[in-house]
Formats: sequence, C-alpha cells, structure tokens
Amino acid sequence: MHCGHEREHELAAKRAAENMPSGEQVERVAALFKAISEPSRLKILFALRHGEMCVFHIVEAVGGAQSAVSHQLRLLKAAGMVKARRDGQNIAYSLADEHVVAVLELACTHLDCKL
Amino acid sequence: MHCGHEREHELAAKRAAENMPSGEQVERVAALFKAISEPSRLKILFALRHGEMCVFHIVEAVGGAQSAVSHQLRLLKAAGMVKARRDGQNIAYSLADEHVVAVLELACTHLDCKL
DNA sequence: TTATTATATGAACAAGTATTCATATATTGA
DNA sequence: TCAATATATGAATACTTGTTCATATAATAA
Repeated sequence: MHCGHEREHELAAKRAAENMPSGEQVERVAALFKAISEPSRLKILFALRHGEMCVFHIVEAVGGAQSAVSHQLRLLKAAGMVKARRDGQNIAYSLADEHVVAVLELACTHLDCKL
Repeated sequence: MHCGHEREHELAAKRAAENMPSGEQVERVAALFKAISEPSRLKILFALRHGEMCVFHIVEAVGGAQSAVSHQLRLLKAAGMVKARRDGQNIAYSLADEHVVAVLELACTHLDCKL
C-alpha cells in the first residue's frame, strides 16, 4: 500500500486518468499559455489593452527592437491572442477577444496585484 | 507621420507606456503562465482537479517517470500553483486555490473546448 | 519607376528548460 | 539500528526558444 489515503487518492487518480484531456488538447492549452509566458509578449498584450496600435507604436510602448517585436507579434497571432488588420502602409494589432484581458486579470488577482 | 491613425494609436501608446506594469510585475505574471505552459505540468494540474493526490498517484494519473513528475511538482509549487502537505511517508499535492481551476477553464473556453 | 517607410522573416547564436540517471533525504516498520 | 518505501534533487544532455542581423515584402510618395 503506497499511501494512507489509498481510497481517496486512488479514486481521484482513477477519475483523473479517465477525464484527462487528449494529448492534443493539452498541447493546445499549453501553447496558449506559452504564448503569454514571456515578458516581452506580455508587455505587448498589456499595451494593447489600451487600444489598437500599429507596430511602430507598439515598439514605442514596449521598447525593444522592431524585429523582435514583429517576431513576438507573429507568435501572439499564431496563438490567437491578437488579431491584425492592414491599414495602408501599417498593420494595426489588437487583442483577439475579451478572454485575453480576462486571463491577464485573473493572473493578477492570483498574484494579488492590481493591473 | 508613421501611420494614418496617428492620433488614436499615439494616444493608446502613451497610455500603454504610462500604465505598463513594472518589469518585476510583468516577470511575475510571465513566471505564472510559464509554470502552466508545459504539457506535462498541465496534465498534473488537470489531474489534481479531481482531488488531492500523493506523488505515486499523480505519476499513475499522468504517466512518465517519478523523477520527472517530482521536478515538475517542484516548479508548480514554486509558482504557487499547487501546495504540498506531508502525510506520513507520502506527500500529498493539491491545487493552490480556485484561481488555478478558473484560469484553466478560461483557457478552454477561449479554445472552445470543454474541460 | 524609384525611393522611402512599415513590417515581416530566415538564419545563426545564445540562453533557458525538460528529461534522465544516479543518488540523497525522510519516514515507517521490523 | 537496519531495510524498505516515497519523494526530492544535482548534474548532464538534448531540446526549445528569444534575440539579433541582414534582408525581403508591401504600400506609398515622388
């Protein structure tokens, strides 16, 4: 017997194994969080809370090289966190939907810090 | 003039720069998401939704080597996602608080998949 | 068309991270 | 105390990822 809580833990383990999301689903969730787990990308999201911006202004708001910001925007877009819209010479980025803000706020609540 | 939406974007950029969280705060949020951005760690969290479990049963629920699971548990604990409680020979892990489940559910909603 | 501006992208390198293996610590039972 | 079991941890390796540099694409202005 591996532990004193044989019954409850084993039951939980059984339920957990049965209800474990598929590998593909787990990876999709992981990819989503990975997209928002890097400081430079997070800064971009924090910035976009204040409204749509083109790359030039994002660079201005978050600092760093244009190339780096562009790469990060590509990843954020691939992860479905931001959407892009061409506007003449510029490309305007904005948050994909309200979930993005919600998850950021939830994280800040968890950390007990105000956004 | 870098873009046709000079006024709005510049205003947004200004507000964004002014309200940008400190580097330390951004890194704390990033660290939190990083903790839950790896499939193996996510599986552990998904498993623990079904109740407290000792390491043995977590290994049973998520698969993989005991050593690997133990390392992941250490990271999850350091990130404040799970808490540990010694119980005799075993150590029982459980989710740190309700925010953990909330953020997982929010992610699944965003991805339009049921948990 | 050519020059200029805005943005994207490929390749290379550096930094970070997950896993494995071997071993250490801690608790319990004999 | 000694053996057995549960869990943790250090080191090494392999893999992933962020940034930079140079360059490419796309739109506009001249």
